[in-house]
Amino acid sequence: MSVIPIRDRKAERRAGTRSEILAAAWEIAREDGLAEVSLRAIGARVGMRAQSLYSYFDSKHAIYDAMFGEGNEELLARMEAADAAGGTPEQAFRRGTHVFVDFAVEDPTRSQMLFVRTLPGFVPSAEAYAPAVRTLDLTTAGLERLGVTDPALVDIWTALLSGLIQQQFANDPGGDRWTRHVDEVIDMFLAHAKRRKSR
Amino acid sequence: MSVIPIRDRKAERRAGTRSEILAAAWEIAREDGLAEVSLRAIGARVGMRAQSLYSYFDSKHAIYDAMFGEGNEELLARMEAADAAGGTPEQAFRRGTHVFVDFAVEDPTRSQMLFVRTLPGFVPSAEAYAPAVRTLDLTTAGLERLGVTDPALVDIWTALLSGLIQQQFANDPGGDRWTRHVDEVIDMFLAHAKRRKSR
DNA sequence: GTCTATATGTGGATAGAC
DNA sequence: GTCTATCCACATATAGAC
Repeated sequence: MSVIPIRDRKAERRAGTRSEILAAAWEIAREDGLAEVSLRAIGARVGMRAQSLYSYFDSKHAIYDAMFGEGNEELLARMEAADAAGGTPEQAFRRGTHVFVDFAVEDPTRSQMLFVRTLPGFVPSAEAYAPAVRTLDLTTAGLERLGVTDPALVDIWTALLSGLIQQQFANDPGGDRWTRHVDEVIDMFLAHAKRRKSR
Repeated sequence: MSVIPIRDRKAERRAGTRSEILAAAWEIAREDGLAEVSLRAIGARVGMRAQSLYSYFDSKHAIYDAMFGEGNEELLARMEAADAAGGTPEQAFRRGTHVFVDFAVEDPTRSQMLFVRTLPGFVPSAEAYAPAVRTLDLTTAGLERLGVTDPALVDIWTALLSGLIQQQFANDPGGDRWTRHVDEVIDMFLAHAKRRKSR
């Protein structure tokens, strides 16, 4: 007859090692690029043989998937916090936009994983993707509160934002040549939406 | 004493084979993805062993570089043709924009190579990059004729365009959910530039 | 849970015969 | 110029001992 322990030390240890493995994977990705993340490299960093990682993850893609999910959850958490901070709809929208851009710019590797998705053969699972859907919902809800409901305008808005971020990464990594125009781009977009409505 | 031939048949043959190799590489890239382009795969397609390709290109990167150069030259040729077609500055600008967007959308693989640049370790040579610089010059010249000279606006414009194209590829490949808004985005941008100038 | 050993596959590149 | 043979490095993944 087994005694049920207050804490499941074994499970805790396991979860801890899983976190370590993911942290190592992020380190490698940031230092050497996403393509350089290999089981060997991860193993070397956590002090294990590559093969032993299979005790924690079913495959390399499972590691990618966990990274993808982690990143999206972090973004969602920040977007929800920004959303809950109050103010006028426009203030909230501007704040949310800045939170998003800051998140994207602060970790190019993470952005590449979440937004560009260049990993050959990797398709995120539905669970890992779920927070991304919620984040987009927050954005469309924010636009709706500003009276922007036309799907065409929502698409244009996502294009504006992703364009700024993409150009920033591609042509001025680490700088702010494009992202410093966020507020001007918001102005431009809102003026357009307003003008369009009054027609 | 050697006779100088009218035509250099040997050089012509060599150039022909080089073209064949590049064509095969493009085919593989379009069918299976840019990452699947390997010397073995190219060799199989042109009826050679992979090793024999070294008689035509110094390395795999040299093949990438030639592809990159080809793509940029094709784009530049189209942009120059659009530029030479006359009309008002605004007509020319709109036409050039459509030519660019069409070019980007018609071959996602080529766009990935030219604009996203996800190939690990590949850095284009200065020669291969030169036409890209000229293309950008054409764009800024077109904006200048419209009275748009502020570098900030030029950057915003490039972000708008790349954002539309990126979203198109990422979320509606093969469709036109984003690119159909090109003219509206041009309107929005030009209105913003005008309003900004009148301040 | 971690190891050694191994299977199996990919890739780029070089040497030398013909 | 093309071939065979070979090297080398790297990858994911499995089997089985401890």
